[in-house]
Amino acid sequence: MTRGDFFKNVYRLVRRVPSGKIATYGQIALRLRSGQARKITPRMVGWALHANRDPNVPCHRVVDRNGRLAPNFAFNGWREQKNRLISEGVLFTDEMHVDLSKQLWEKK
DNA sequence: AAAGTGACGCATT
DNA sequence: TAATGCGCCACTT
Repeated sequence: MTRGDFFKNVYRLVRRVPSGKIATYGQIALRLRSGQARKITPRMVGWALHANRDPNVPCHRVVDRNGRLAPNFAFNGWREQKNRLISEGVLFTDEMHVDLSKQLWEKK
């Protein structure tokens, strides 16, 4: 139940975030919590994504609850993350913050 | 086996 | 408004 399953679930969910949309760690955590006995915390989601290296998982579309980008995104830092988002048409309200109000991913 | 760590989030100070 | 504290739980050492 633990081990790879947790990561796998996170990845599967993140893979469903469409280009141009943004999801938050808390959002992912809440979704995974359904049906799970254990409380999935946003912290672990971030952790899982940090560990991820699979290019199929659009981890750059996941930010914290304020829309702030991850300070240590992979090798190139948050700059890389920002570049990817911009190329997908994501709007920023600040150097390090995306506009969550209109681009937040909502899957019912 | 125990303690430390972490792409967070919320309450409190 | 900013800073600090604490819970959360899987993983590493």
